[in-house]
Order: sequence, then C-alpha cells, then structure tokens
Amino acid sequence: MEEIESEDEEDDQILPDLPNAEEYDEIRMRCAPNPNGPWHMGHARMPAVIGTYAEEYDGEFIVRFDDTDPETKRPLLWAYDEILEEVEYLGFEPADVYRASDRLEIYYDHARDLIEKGGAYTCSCSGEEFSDMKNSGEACPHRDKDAETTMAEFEAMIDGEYDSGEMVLRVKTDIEHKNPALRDWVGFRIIDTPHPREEAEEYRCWPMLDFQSGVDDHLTGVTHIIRGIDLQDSAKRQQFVYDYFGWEYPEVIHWGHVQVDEYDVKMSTSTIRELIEDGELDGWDDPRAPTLPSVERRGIRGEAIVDAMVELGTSTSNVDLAMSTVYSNNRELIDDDADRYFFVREDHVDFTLAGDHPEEAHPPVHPEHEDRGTRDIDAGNRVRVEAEDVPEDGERIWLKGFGCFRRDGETFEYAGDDISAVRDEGVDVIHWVPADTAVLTRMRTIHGDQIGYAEPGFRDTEEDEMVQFERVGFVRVDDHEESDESVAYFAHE
RNA sequence: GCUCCGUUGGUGUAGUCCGGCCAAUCAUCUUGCCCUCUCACGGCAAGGACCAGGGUUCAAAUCCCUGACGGAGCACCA
Repeated sequence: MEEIESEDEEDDQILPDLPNAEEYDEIRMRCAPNPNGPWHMGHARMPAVIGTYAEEYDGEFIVRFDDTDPETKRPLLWAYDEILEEVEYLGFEPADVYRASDRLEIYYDHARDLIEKGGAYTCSCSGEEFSDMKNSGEACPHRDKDAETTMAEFEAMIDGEYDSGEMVLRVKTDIEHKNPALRDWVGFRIIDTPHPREEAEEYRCWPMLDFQSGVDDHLTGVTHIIRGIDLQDSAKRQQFVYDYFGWEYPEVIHWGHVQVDEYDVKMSTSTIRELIEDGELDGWDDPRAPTLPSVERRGIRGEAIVDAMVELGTSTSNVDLAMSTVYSNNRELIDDDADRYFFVREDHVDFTLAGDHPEEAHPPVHPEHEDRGTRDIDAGNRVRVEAEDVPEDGERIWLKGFGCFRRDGETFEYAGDDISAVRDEGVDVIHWVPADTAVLTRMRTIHGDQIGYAEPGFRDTEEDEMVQFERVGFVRVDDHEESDESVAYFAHE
C-alpha cells in the first residue's frame, strides 16, 4: 500500500526536480512581478510553477513587487492588489508579500556596506561614454575613487543633490570580464519622477533590478530562483555582490519565453494597455485580451491554467502554450456541473410550427445526470434555428428534446416523436429556441461578440454559473440585468 | 561585433547527466469508427518527432566535432 502511494506521488510530480533541494531545510521561492498592470497569461506561469513546487516540496513562496522604476516601468497602484488576487485565482497563497519600494533604506545600507568594502564607486560618466570604455575594457576615471569620496557622493545621491543622469553608483566587478554584460554595472541611479506609492514618493535614488533583487533574494531567504532567459546574466552580475558580502547565491533556473496561441492580440502588458486606451478593447477583462482577468471572466478555472503551465516544464527554450490544453483541462473541470441550454446564433431563420405537435419540449438538464430533471420549453408557434442547420425544403429535422419536423417552405410540419428517425434514418438533430420568448443574448468571445438567442430558462441562470450551450460551447453567465440583452462569456467548445 | 543558451510529432513533454530495455513516453491535437436526441462527455483505432553532417562504439535521441537554425544579454527597464 505504501509503495503504491509513493508511486502515485511520483507520478503526480511532473515538474523536474529542483537542483540541490536536499541541501535546504525549506524550499522558498519567489515571484517578483512589476506591478505595472494586471497579469497576462504568460505571467501565470511563475505562480503556477513555484506554487506547485512549494506544494511538492512542502516549502513556500513569496511575492515581491519589484517596483523600483517609477518612470519607465511606472507601477499602477491598483495593480498590486490585482496581482495578488490573480495569484489567489490560480489557487495559491504566498507566505509573504514584499514591496521593494518599502525597502529603500535596506538597499541603501547594503550599498554603504559595499562602498566600505571597496565594491562600488560613484560615476558621473554619461551612459554612452561609459559604454564605449566598457566595451574596450577600459576603466573609467571614477573607478579608483576612494571609498570616502564615493560614500559622500552616494549620500548626496540619496539626499537628492543630483538630477537624473548626473550620477550613478556602479558595482565594481571586472572591467575586463570577457562578457561585456558583466562589467561594472549600475547599482543605483537617480529618478526625478516620484514613485506613485505615497510611502515611497520622496525617494529619488533607486536601485537597479540586479542590486535590489540580489539583496532581497538573500535577505528573504530565497533558496531557488526561476527567471527568464532575458535575465540569464543576472546571477553572474549579482554574484559579484554576493562575493563582497560573503553570501551564497541561491539555485537558479532559467526558462524561455512563453507564447500563447489563439489570441489575435499580442500578449504584452503595454500593448494591451494601449489597445484599452484607444478603446479597441473594453478593459483588462475584455474576452479578446490574453489576460488573467479575461480568462477568469470567461469561466476558465485557475487550476486549468496552472496544470497547463506546469506541463510546459521549465525548459530554457521558448515554448508555445496551446490554449486547447487549457480548454481541455477546464472542460474536464466544469462539464459535469454545467447545465445545458440552447442558444441559436446569428444568422438565424424562424419557422412557423404546424401539425399536432406537443406544446412543450423537455430536453434533459444534463445528459449524464437524469436526476437533475428536464427543462420545460414552451415552443410557442414559431421556432428559431441557425441558418446552417436549416434542412432542404421537404426534408426532416429533429429539434432536440422536442420532436421531428418536416420543412415545408417557411413552416415546420410535425413529423412525430419516433426517435428511430434519428437512429435509423439519419435525420440530423439540431438545437433551437422558441422565436417569441427567446432571450436576446450577447456572447462575448475571444474573437469578438456574437449575438444570439438563448432558450427562455437561460434567464434564470445565475451570474458566474457555467453552462453549456449545446452544440456551441461552454459559457460563463455574466449578466442578465444591465441591459435588455443577457451577457455570456464564451469559454471554449 | 563580443558573450551566453537552446534545437524530440501541429503543440507541450519524458528519455539525454550514467550509450543498449527507445523501431522513442504521456497529454493535447487531427482523422475515422462506436456510443449518443450535442459537434460535449465516454470508448476504440489511426496519424505524426530525435535539426543536419561527420566521428567514437558491437551499439548513439543520448558522448565528441563541425555546421545550420532559433533565442537571449552587452540599458542610468524589469
């Protein structure tokens, strides 16, 4: 029995083993977003994977907002909480939440330390000047400054005595390092634009990512870092700081970029924001936007996304996430609970009913759960079907849950309720709605809105409920009240 | 230009460290059939990949070399 359980557990672990996990008492990882907007699908990968690792290793993870650039990557104040909600939506809870903009004094103290150790110098070269020297392996004239001068100038940076661009603090690495990306990088610079957070609005001297993140990873006990290949030189840069302080660098995993298919909109926070500002998207949760608020509104469960992300693994090459995988996961989660309804899309055609047909139709609420009973649809005098489903004149069609009809021009003549017409004679089964009482419904999809008509009982569904429009797909009920049309968000087939 | 890194079917992934059990795993996907008053769910079947070329070896997806292709960094962005 024990053996079986342990085997099962092994099967459950899809992610590759964490490097040197056994050397740490407790695994602790971090998710370090920049709060400059809500998350898109790609952002879900980090909490999905480190949250899963935390579960597998009985460890924990933290969220740390790396909000150290009030200007070019200006944080949005509401994005902090929004992102935390998205982590929750994905089904995870961080052990701690930090904001780098709360921690400036900590970074300053470490910078002072570093200066005393001779590991940093203030530099007033222009970016271009320095870049030229650096690329030819030459030290700039400021490199040999004594620690006292550097310290005084660094304090002046903190005190706001320089304008943006006038002075930076560089970490002294190896000016002749064969990889030019590692040579004497900037640790602190001046930004004139105040930080949007009240708590941080007075600061002008801001650490760069490599300094801030390097210090914080150590101070917050991070044992394993996952980051993108765009940051593959970061560990090597930060290693110089760690060496000055005598710290051990955490384990690092680099992964490639993730792309998501299906969407017409590029997956980038700035692109999405522009489209919203231009009015092309209704907001961050527009179904056409590849964002987490959007997929949540469509009724995709966080778990479906997490499973798909975890399956992507942590390879260093770029990967494409097929939304079909997410949909497949989600279908499995929701199918059992999703009641069935009819929904006739544009273009539609109406037919007058003729003959001795029953007044009501009684299709099952869910084909696999008879106990949930049937819907009762009063057919009225006319039914509405999709143009694509209209049979040739004179041919029969089976209105699902209702009965067989033969088309005669613009009328449907009742042709009985003998199911053998379907089973043995090949009559097609289609969905339909009563034309006069159907519920006008806007179905919002990833490729734009679609108008249609739901059966009357759809009015009684509750907001947030997942239902299946038979032969159309699964949707999340969004709203019945706001306008004269009901609104549903299309999830997937 | 300099410096890193990668390349298994449409997509993702296992296997690569320690060469043979790999004529390559699993999922998704596509197609067909079955089930069915849904094109959902379920069942069955099929399709589809080791970037290329050399080398080492009895044996290479796995080791070595070269090349091609792709990605990333060389920011006072994260």
